[in-house]
Amino acid sequence: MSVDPAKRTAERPLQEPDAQAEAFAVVRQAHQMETTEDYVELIDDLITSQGEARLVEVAERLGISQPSAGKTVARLQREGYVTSEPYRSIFLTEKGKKLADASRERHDVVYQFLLKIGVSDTTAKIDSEGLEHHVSEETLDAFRRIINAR
Amino acid sequence: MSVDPAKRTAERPLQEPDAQAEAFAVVRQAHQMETTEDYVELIDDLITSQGEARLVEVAERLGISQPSAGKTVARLQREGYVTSEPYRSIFLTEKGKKLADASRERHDVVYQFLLKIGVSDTTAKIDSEGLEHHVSEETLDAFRRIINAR
DNA sequence: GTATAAACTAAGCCATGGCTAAATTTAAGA
DNA sequence: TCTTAAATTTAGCCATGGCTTAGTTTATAC
Repeated sequence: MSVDPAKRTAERPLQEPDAQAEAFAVVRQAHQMETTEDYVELIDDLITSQGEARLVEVAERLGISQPSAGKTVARLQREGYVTSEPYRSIFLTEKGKKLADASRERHDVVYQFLLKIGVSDTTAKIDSEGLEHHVSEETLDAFRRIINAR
Repeated sequence: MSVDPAKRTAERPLQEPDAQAEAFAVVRQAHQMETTEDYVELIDDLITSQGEARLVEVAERLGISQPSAGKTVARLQREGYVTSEPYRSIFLTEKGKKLADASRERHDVVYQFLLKIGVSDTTAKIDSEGLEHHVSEETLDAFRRIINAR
């Protein structure tokens, strides 16, 4: 599968600069949404399964400090994804709920896909967390086809 | 494929907090390496195909300003991935070359895999750029199996 | 050989998202 | 009720990686 370094130039010529720049721009943009998606997805999961989303739990599950989580939640509030009053739990806005649902859908497809192609459950959980933000609709469709196959 | 929201709780219970935190930690760590990998991979490609890697070209292909690219190249130098003297072109150290080769290998596998499952070339190029940093060895092996199948 | 353009560096701005330490508020228990 | 513990916020630190504007160096072309 590996590409012979000596043949690399011929087999994998440089892309057009703009096309390449565009690909990196897409990644950077996805990047900006990653944190937002992870938070709303997690907050939604917490509300569903525990009745409410407390900052302390969000922080614990993200594996970061409470102040760090709080800072990002403040940004999410500024941007209209969540609401919360001081010292109270966190709620999703319509916008936040929509994003959470879409993210979870994507996350689930990636997770199921990984399982389908023989990846272990543990790895599927870890990898899907990272991959979900970088999968286009077209690729997602390809994943769905494979999940549904046979 | 989509999961009925009403059944979500039962079908997709919360993970253990530590396991979930660990997955996010993996993503954050991958994140830290992303920029580094993109740069060394690009620098290696430029050296191979054009004889040298100039900052102006790196910046253009990443779609960012020259000073921004310069700042990151300075970090890469600090961390031992590249060398370069003022106003001169950029070279990879052993460490940088190794990382570039590994990154390209991974990148290629993801790209070939996407093509194999029916994703268009354009999308495969874009998505592989984002996905390559979040694919574990185990998943990569699954991808390789599929590329080699039939 | 010198003028000019291109490449690069320097300085300083910004937002994000980590952190710790300390203050505040809320909730719980005695 | 009152004390205390837990949750949250505030303040301030740091690195990364974007940006612009302005200065410096190098290379080109005349």
